[in-house]
Amino acid sequence: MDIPQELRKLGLKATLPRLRILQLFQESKAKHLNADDVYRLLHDEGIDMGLATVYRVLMQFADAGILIRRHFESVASVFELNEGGHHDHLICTGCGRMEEFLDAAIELRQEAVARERNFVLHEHSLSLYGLCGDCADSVQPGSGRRLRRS
Amino acid sequence: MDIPQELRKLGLKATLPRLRILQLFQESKAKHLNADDVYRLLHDEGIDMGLATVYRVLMQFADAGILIRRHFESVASVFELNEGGHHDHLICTGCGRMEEFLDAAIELRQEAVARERNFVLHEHSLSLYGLCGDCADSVQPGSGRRLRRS
DNA sequence: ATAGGTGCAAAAGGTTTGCAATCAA
DNA sequence: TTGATTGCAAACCTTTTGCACCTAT
Repeated sequence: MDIPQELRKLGLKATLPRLRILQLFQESKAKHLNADDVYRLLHDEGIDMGLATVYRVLMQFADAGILIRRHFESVASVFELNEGGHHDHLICTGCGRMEEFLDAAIELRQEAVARERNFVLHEHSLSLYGLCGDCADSVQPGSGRRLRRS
Repeated sequence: MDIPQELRKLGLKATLPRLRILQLFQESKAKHLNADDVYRLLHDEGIDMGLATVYRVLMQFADAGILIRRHFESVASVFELNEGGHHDHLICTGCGRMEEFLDAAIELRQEAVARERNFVLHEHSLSLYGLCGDCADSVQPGSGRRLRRS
């Protein structure tokens, strides 16, 4: 089905800001964008939309399940397209690279932990931080010294 | 050893704000406090210290390893005493109650996931969100309805 | 036509910083 | 004494909100 119609089904009018933001997430190389990224990228395309609108649309999309809002260590929250499958993140603190993963054993143990403590689990957030192969290699070899965090 | 001396060993002068904040974390019932909590609790004790100082001290303590800074879903970051053992959190979205847990299997799998992707792991953050027994019980029984998040 | 959406500017949290005054060592 | 630390106020950054104008349906 076409996008405008899908938006309407969610009770959202198919306005230009909404269509452009959705398109950005669908086409952008970076899967994770914060409000300012979106604002800036659209401006670079010559689309002049207010930051407040970006925030409003991102929230509406997150509420509607089109986007997922994530809270990593950074101050600003980032959004990514909700493509259905749940996943967690592995983040390189050197270059910012982000990989997704899903580990069945971890998912099962999370359920078990919650059950043992009599909790009904609704969601979870798991982020692993470290250095990717490339960044680990750029550490001064031989010395114990470590590159400062970038 | 006494606290003032330990602070000095870390290169921090044993000032009143520092001593009071440390004492607060050691004696407070709530293990997780944000900057504003600390500021408010100390003011309630009649200690009149600036919010900026609270922030500075919390950061210094976190850098020194005395405190751990956590980023949960809420906007403000919270701090807890670093008592050595790593642990993750199980948080009730109904009443805010927080339980700590450590699951060996999860820890191992995290290492494995990182290894498979050629990452050197430095840290991770795992938070489980759900309803604790008490809050789950307060859901309208019989109906499928769920209590709104408080 | 009109309910919903937008831009702008202002406000609202949370956090950081510059600076002169103060304090621990 | 002297460099570290503090309080205050102002600045910053991210996010939210009020309001008059605009637009998709």
